[in-house]
Amino acid sequence: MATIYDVAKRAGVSPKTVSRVLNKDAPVSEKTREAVAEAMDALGYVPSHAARSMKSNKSGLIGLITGAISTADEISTAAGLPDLLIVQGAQAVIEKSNKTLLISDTGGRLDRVPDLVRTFQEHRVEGILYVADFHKPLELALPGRGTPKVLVNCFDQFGTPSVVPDDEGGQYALTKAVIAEGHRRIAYLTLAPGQEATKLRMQGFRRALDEAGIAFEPSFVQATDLFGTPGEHQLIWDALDKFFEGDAPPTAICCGNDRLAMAVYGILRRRGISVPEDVSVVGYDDHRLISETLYPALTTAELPYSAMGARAAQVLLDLLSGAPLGSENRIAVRGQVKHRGSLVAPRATTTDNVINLSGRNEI
Amino acid sequence: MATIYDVAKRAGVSPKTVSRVLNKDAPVSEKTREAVAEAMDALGYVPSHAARSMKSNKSGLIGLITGAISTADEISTAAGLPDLLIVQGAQAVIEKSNKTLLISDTGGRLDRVPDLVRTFQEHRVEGILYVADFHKPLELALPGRGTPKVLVNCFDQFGTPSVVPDDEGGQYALTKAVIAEGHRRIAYLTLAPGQEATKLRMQGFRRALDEAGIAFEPSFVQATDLFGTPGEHQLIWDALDKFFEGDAPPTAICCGNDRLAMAVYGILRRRGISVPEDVSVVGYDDHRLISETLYPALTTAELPYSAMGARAAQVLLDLLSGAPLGSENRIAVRGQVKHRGSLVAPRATTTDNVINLSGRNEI
DNA sequence: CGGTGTCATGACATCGATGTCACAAGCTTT
DNA sequence: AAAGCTTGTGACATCGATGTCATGACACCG
Repeated sequence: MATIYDVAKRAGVSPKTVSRVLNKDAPVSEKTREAVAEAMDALGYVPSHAARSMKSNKSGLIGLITGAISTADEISTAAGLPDLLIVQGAQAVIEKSNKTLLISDTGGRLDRVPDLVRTFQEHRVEGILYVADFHKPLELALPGRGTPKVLVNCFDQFGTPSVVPDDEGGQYALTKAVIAEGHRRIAYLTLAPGQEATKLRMQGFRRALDEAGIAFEPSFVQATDLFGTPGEHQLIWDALDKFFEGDAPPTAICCGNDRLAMAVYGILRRRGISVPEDVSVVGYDDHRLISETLYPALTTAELPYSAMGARAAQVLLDLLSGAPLGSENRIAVRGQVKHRGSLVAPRATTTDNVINLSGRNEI
Repeated sequence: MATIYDVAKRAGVSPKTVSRVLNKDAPVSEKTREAVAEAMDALGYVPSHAARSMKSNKSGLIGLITGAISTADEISTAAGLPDLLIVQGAQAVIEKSNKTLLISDTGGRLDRVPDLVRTFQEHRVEGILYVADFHKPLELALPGRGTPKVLVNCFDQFGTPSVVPDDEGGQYALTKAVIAEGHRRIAYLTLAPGQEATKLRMQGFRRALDEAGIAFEPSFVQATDLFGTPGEHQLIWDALDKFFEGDAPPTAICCGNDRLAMAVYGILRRRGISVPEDVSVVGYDDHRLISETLYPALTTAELPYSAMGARAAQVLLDLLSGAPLGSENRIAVRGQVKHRGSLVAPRATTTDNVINLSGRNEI
């Protein structure tokens, strides 16, 4: 690969002058500039980032650690694949700031993080973004002292700045939308109880019920999930059984995520219960591949991954440019409620109808 | 950040000796080694990749260009999001070879490719992988002469080595599986006719029919797709109408991809047609988020993205290590048929039953 | 017309690592 | 015991770019 010396020789000038043409940091006569440009062109010269960053001691690199790429085909986590959108959001912002994103993947193994950080340090990254696959506390202290870091979709106990989804607010707004359609008996198929999102969303769910003066009905809450194992649908059958065994079954079902809602669609129909005529279904995530493709299209709360990635990148860039860290070191990003065909007003709320509905359950 | 000189000073040796400890390329006495190790540790020393690669003229970097990240939430392309799996497959192989992957995203704009390649060249990447979002001819000549390249999920006219899915073979195998269940009237809901995959898969579809002695029925082929627009489901309704308007409707429907199959599930059920009792449905892609979550789970042909990524990375690494390019410069990777609940034997194939089925269509 | 400032340019050192060469000390070989 | 090896180490140049400083050629000022 041609160097600045080759270019200088061909243009009949000193290397320093070539550097000046490249960086426009000192006046160069028009004639010289052209000669240099011609030489660069002819030689296909591209400046070496390595040499530059060695001299300037600035790499222009931002490291991003994720498990998203390697786990993209797994169906084990709450949110599933779309945490890649975080990467996308970050990518867009980083790129606009003329830095380059170095993406590393943990391959699902947390113990590889130190290695990845070390590689980043070899490249002298200016900052690190750590992206978790779903909202959770981070189990390890990130190595790499001195390098600014921002956590995305997770948080730690050391006050590292972090950007997370506003799960409480999202579920609150979604539940409010369900209530606004006239529903009073609302079931909730939650994800694993231990998860951060599950806790927060339950709070949002209950806040919306409280505000509407609806009593919380414990039997209308069941925890389940899909684990990618054969027979997994059975768990959802069982959970739905619980909802529909009483006299007054729910007229709407909130699902812990869109995938769960997708499975619920199929199972409800198999039981002879129509969506949305007999029961409204809403999801969570706005995994558009699912929410927009399902028939009827799914009402859901957006998990604002892309916005979170962008926000985190911006926070990191601000840190790098020396801005002081705001007092709030955990930023919750709010997503929108996407109202689609799966949520409609409940049928006339007469007792007759209710009995009718629960009767169908026998299939 | 500490340098090799700082370490040398602290350990009371020369920088070169520190280098020897780092690279183990010459004997160093045990005592010295320990002193150096202690110094490196105390100073938190990490060697500078920039300085190293400047001297060695080897960057250890592989560039990968994709639109996958930025288009991950779009629902416009045939295969949709899973081309990220290509990135994953490549990542795994690259990493194992101790190189680092530099991932750049086009943001969906092909005209940004030259810029990305230039950035790669500044970093002196040793090779470039170009990943397309679905199987197609590549519309541009990649810049970056002299840098080895491998195309994934696409191909060009210049003989650039490329790795693509075996669409013909995949659809052939899938259709054969459908036939093996006893189906003879098989409809095919294809994607856009112009696409590479559509052409190849139709060939595979017809080959399977031919081998089984089943006459090709043109009215059983309809082209459609989901475009992420409101009302998009109507197109599928219309296509299905065509299939079910005759006396002898299909007992199985092949869909151009899993998303289409997902929509078809909902629409068939709305029309009172059960999957798989009344009609079997198969997809394409094995987009597991869909295929495993749908109820019943979807039979489909795997689009072996991860394997393609891995294969492409391997080809590139081979090229880099000087291996001659095999005579075959377009490698087709075959995916498996995933047999799941949505494909079962057709009902008794009496004429009665057939009429019965088509009758349901009036709903 | 000498002094001062601007323009355009080049020589040289430098960033952090490593390759080359040199060399001293301790060992083997014959 | 002299010659030859091996081991362990350091001085110095080098990779490609850029920062610092110096310099020659003009132009402008009073």
